[in-house]
Amino acid sequence: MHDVRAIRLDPMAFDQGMARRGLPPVSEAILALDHARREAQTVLQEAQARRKQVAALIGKAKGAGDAAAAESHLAEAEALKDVIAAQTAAESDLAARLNALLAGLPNLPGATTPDGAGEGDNVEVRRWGQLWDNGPRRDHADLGAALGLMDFETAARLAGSRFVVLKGPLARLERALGQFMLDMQTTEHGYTEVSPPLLVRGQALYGTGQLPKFEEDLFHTTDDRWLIPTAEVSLTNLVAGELLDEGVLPLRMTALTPCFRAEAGASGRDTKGMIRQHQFNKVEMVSIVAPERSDEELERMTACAEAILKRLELPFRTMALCTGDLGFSARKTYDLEVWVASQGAYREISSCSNCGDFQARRMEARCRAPGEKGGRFVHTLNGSGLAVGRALVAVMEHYQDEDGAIAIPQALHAYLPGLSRITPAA
RNA sequence: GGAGAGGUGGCUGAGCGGUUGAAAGCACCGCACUCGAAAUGCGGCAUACCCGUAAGGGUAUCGGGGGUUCGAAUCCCCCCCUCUCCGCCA
Repeated sequence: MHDVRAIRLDPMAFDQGMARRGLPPVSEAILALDHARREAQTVLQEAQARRKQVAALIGKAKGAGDAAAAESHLAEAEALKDVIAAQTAAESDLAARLNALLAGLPNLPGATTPDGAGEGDNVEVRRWGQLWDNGPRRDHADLGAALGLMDFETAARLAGSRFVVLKGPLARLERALGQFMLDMQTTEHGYTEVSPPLLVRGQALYGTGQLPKFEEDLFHTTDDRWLIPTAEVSLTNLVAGELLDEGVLPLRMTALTPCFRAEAGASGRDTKGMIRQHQFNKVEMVSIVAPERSDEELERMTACAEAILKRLELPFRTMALCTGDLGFSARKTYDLEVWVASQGAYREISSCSNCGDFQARRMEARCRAPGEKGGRFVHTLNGSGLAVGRALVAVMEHYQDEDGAIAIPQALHAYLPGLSRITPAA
């Protein structure tokens, strides 16, 4: 959510920010609504002030037992009633329209976010790891099917397309990956483990920015709840409506949860394999920080995600998303892209974003230093650390051998006692 | 799911149709006392928005939304949440 006063103060800067995202200027429409709303509010408030005075006079007169005096004010009070009703309706209509307009606008890109039109303009920040170059690599779906441990057909019978059934050691490997990531974030990176709700109210999704604009990407339940598309929603909304003592910041939280995405509009993309599913597991990191700390926190968080890939010895590159590829709530984002051998391409496995005060405004999440008056909106960050399903894909493809067996990364040995390779016989 | 009790400022907690944005306590800030601290005393201390260059003025907010009334924290309706008991259940 944007601060109207900031837009009022510098509409050009706002339009320029939107333009960097490839969006048309809107400040004029916003300010017109804002102006009309304030005018309506002023008129309303004057009427309310008068009503208050008159009501007090009536109360005073009645208290004094002067029925005639009370009666003399009633006519004006009656008249004010209609004025106030009409003016309230006008004001709230304008406020609702202004709010709807603002709620649908994405965050302004940060100063250090590179400009660009789309994915192709993202900027590589760094690259890590050696790409193997010893012949063609089979993709994880073929490997999994050959092992008899990854079954898309049965999953489709149960649930439809974009679901998978993992079995035996492969299911165990997936579980180990999640555990490993979660343990690293909690024991090495200082994140507090949280086990949050997977179903949330619309309010929570509004807070993080998925609603109202991206309803079609979400699963909605019959009792008007929503399946979380990421634990970012649950974790970030933990501080919704809170006034936090600045001493408790930064709050760093992590969770391993299933994520549910309708993937509307993605038909035809990544239809094979586990890259794009309706349900997948992910370890999420969320940081709640004081406003002046969010830039450094983004670097830190990104490093926490990178550390997982390094430990798994999976080659990756870190991309700074350009303005055209930036998510709705983010002002700056780093994507981690892991090497997917079968595709000969880097694919997103983590996305770490600084949302500034954008989500905090929607959630009403503030902080304040002891003795300070009022409060400031906190800054919120979220990042995957990492997407477990895609990590499984990367491990399978990276650690396969010519016989179709999968070696277990060193980092996971402690989590998989007795399992050093997944072989077709297994 | 059924029955009941509640949701008031950063926290605890009074108020239960009129001058109550809201008693009191705690916390916090300032001042006094003190070598200093504690204790004590005095004072201050909600948020959002609107008008105003400012000083200042105004409006709204007592879980959320409607309603009754000249006037609602107080009355009515709907919703959300918490607690107690019963039922059901991994």
